[in-house]
Amino acid sequence: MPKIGMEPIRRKALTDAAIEAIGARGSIDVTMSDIAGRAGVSPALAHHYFGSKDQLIAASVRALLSDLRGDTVQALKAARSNRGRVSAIIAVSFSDKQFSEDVVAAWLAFYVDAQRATEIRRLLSVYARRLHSNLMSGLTPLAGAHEAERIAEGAAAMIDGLYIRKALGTGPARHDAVALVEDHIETQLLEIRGRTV
Amino acid sequence: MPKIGMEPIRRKALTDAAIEAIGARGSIDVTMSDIAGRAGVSPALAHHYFGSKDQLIAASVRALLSDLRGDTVQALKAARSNRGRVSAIIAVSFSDKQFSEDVVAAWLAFYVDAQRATEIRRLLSVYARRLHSNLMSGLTPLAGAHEAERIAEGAAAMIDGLYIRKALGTGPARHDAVALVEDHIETQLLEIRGRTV
DNA sequence: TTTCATTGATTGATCAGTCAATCAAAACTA
DNA sequence: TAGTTTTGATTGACTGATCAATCAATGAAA
Repeated sequence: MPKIGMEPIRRKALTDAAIEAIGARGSIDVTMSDIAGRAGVSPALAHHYFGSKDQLIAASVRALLSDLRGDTVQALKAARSNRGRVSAIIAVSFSDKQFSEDVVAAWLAFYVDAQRATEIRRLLSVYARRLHSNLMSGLTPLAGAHEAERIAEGAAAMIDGLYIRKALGTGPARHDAVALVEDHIETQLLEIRGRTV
Repeated sequence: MPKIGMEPIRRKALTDAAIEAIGARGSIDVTMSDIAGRAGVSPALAHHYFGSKDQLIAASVRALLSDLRGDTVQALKAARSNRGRVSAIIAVSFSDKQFSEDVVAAWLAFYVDAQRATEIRRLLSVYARRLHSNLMSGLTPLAGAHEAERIAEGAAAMIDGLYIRKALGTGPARHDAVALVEDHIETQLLEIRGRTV
């Protein structure tokens, strides 16, 4: 077994296991032992590679963000218009992968952990800024910078709120969640066009 | 000191202290010792009155809910129209008391704890249903049951999302938060009226 | 003297983190 | 090639700290 080059494999297995464990329990209150067990290694090895539980968790948040970023880049590439770009971002946020029970629960747990761990807070505010800027790039040409700001802010809040509700088990199904955000944006754009015509 | 009738006083002091402690740390990961200390009593007394940490936390959630309900009832009493009732609910959600740093952080912490503790989950879904029904009672006469449902769902999600963002430190100020939700509702109502005329 | 309020001291369990030891592949040497 | 050394991977066993929960004891009003 002790072959060379295990490090990247174990690191990935451990961050995956951490997201899985945190998602399943719905809080960062999981033991290193639980995480390591899911990854098929001993707790000592998790410490060996990550140094501390905090660092393992930070790495897991980075993995989640990186995955979301990848999906978003992919979706934006396929979009053919400004309006399409906005819809693409929404679609990714509520895709089967990103809007799954476990991933949503993990996000919520990380939000709470951000109150305590500055590195997590920093990472999550990167996500918030990126979501905002992605929405703005599609909305600004359609509504002007000022109105776009307002619409993006409302849409982003609505997306976060739908995530919370998903985690709690209340809240609409995936399909209806997309419809709510799309409808918010569409109605806002309609109103602006109506006002200027 | 050992006078009779201390129980209700201590219970309130302890639930208040729990909300304060949880709000300050931003998670239910606070010790009984910390809570009891803030309430000016020993940890043993907290156990004496509540039996367990879980029960103290559940009582604290009930206190928070009860406070919010009181404010809402009060605000609804003063409202003079359906539209006014909707605005009253929003105003309460973002009042200085309910939208304070600590209270918002406590809410978020309780949401996460709901994943683990069924009683907390039950209490929070009571809140979600009450918010929904309050919004519906104002919106249904204005937009019909079907459209009101959609608007209320979007508004509720947006409110929750703005709470998360408040907790994370990103997100708009209190005044802008109100404006976003009001604008969402107003624009939706406008669009419906425009459609039917 | 009964009853309620209160706490110090203690227990038992849980966990993050450490460390020395083991093992086997890989690299080196003659 | 065969033997030797180095190096990375891995873990069992342990430690120290933290904390919820318990309980017997104290004290003072009723």
